[in-house]
Amino acid sequence: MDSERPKTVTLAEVAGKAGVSKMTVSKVLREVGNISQETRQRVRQAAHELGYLPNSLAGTLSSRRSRIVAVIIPSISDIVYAEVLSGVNAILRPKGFQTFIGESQFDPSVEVDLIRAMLSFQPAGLLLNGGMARSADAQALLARRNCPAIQLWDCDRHALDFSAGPSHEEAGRLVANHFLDRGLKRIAYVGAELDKDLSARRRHLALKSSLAAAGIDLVSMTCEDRPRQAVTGRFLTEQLMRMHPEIDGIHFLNDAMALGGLSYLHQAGLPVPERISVVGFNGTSLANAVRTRLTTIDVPRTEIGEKAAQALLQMMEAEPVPDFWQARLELVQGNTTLAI
Amino acid sequence: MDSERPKTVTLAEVAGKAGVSKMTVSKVLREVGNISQETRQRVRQAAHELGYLPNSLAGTLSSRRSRIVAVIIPSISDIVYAEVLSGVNAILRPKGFQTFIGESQFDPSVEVDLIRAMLSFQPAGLLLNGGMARSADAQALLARRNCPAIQLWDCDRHALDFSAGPSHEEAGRLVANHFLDRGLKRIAYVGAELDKDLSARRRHLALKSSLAAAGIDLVSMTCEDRPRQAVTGRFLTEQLMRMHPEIDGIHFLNDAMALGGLSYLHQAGLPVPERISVVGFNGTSLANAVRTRLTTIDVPRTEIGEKAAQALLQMMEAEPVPDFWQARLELVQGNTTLAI
DNA sequence: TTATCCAAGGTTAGCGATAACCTTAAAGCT
DNA sequence: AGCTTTAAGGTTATCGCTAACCTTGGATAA
Repeated sequence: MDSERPKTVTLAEVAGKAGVSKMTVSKVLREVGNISQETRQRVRQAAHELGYLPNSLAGTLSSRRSRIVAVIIPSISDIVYAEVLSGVNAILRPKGFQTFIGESQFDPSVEVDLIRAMLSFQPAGLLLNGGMARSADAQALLARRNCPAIQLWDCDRHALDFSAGPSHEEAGRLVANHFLDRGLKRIAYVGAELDKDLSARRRHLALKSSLAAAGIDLVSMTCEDRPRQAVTGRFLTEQLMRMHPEIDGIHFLNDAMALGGLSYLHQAGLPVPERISVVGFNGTSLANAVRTRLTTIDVPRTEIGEKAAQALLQMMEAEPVPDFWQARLELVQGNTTLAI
Repeated sequence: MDSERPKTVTLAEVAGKAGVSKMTVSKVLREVGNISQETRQRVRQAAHELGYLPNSLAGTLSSRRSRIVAVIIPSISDIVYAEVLSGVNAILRPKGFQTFIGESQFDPSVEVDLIRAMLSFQPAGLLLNGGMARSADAQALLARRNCPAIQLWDCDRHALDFSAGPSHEEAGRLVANHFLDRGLKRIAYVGAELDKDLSARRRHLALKSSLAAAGIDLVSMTCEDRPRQAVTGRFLTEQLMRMHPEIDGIHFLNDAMALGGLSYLHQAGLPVPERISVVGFNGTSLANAVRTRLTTIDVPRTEIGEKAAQALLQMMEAEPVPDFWQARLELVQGNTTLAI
């Protein structure tokens, strides 16, 4: 590699060129203090000519104020979390904050490492996904943080300074009511990797107990070692319908699994929703679907990120914020045109 | 907001508690230098009891060596770039590097801002997406960097220290050969937002010129103001087939658009591949498809990220690396079962 | 006239760590 | 015994920047 890297230009060099002190340059570039127009001009000119680039590490170290916001999500390539992240970025970037992203892969031990690494960069705020078990080490680290921390994606429990997300318990109840309103009585749940995902588990439990209150026993078909994707949804639905052919309503962990399930039901000649009712979760299928429209619970993913980011900005200004923001959920009725 | 944040614990405090100097603590925690077993033990104990958390900013500033790698991709919520990023993370995280992610949204001016912001954190390396026009400001900034820089996703041009990605020109030729092998002569290209995406443009041009060499004039149906999604693919395919009903082969910008196109062709009663041949790009549809299998060019997205990260590690060790790594592309034949 | 104020900019002392070098006492060598 | 070596740890001087305070000369007020 070209070992001939350019020397880094510091404030002192700009100061030398402009004939002023380092401090003056610092003030001009940050637009604080009283500096005359001519001097500002001269300093800016010098900085530009030298190609000066500030060193944010030094700045943060010195001022003890950073513009880094650390975000830890379970997976970057899961569109759901990626969209929450987009919402966060959309609010923070225009305010000059940089987001620092970590991917925990739903692994609590990776999450601890990430929290430690993130905190060591002195972030101005920390955004964590709510849907995971937090290890004792993680709790201890969080207790020692000196920045606000926000929980994303789950507002059923408030362990941190603020939570933004749906109530997964409400989601479970919404689905239960949907089935009950349609007079269904043989209801099943299909999901995967529930051991990793507390939020999904909460939906499952809420569905189960809401149905139990109506005297209905939920059938659950789940597995822990397959991905939460369409193929798994298809596979589990096939198993489910073999073992329980009487089922007339299925709630899936997410939309991808629901589409897989739909595919099997279609092939098996079980019309949706006439013979069997299907409900997904997330609303991801809505934007991409061309003709198939799945019944699903639409979650405002981008808005969750935005609300979390806004709350963070307020907390950094020491403005009061409520404990949480609860995303409103919407059960969107689908159609059943089954082609792409 | 609990305003009662814990005071941060520094090396000096750990040193005080352990009865040694700051330097000794620093050496123990970094596992360098000659420190006796008993002292190490005492220092570790003190650090643990105080809940010491190193300040990476100070460490980096002082040592002039950072463990931050900056990555700028066009979009976080586009699965293609997200998977490249996952590959990068998979290699770098175990080596103790943190990735710093920026989303340029295909906007060159956002990209410049991001490069500036990233460089101000003194990263150990910079990964940039290759498929965008680089502004003059960005070039100037890059010229002043003092870390290795790698281009992702495109290895047709090598502006930086290393490139990892497919040759988009080869991709275009592959598609052309596929059509020619099948004896097709009325060929079209469907895409969107080509003004933003140099890589897609390269594929388009390569397809066009390969066909021209065979005496075939490519019909292009593109627009700049709609998203590169299924709906747009469907819409443009409908337009295309109205204006050019003779078309018998279509290459789409990506798989999502191709699925949209497939949906229209199916509805219009044009069987694929008998009446008309369709080819997508990326291979994203392969993993998620349950029954529809689109013919597409599969790109090893995760591997691209891994290769880029490995090259970066090598460059940081001052080991020699080649100029680029070219991802092998595979044209995967689909089937046409059209349901989900 | 003299005290006061303010615009414009400079000085000093860190922020929390590490590189590079220095010290010391005990052990080893001839 | 006298010299070298080494293990174990300490000192000093930054890294690049900013907070907090200080200086100065002219304008303004009393």
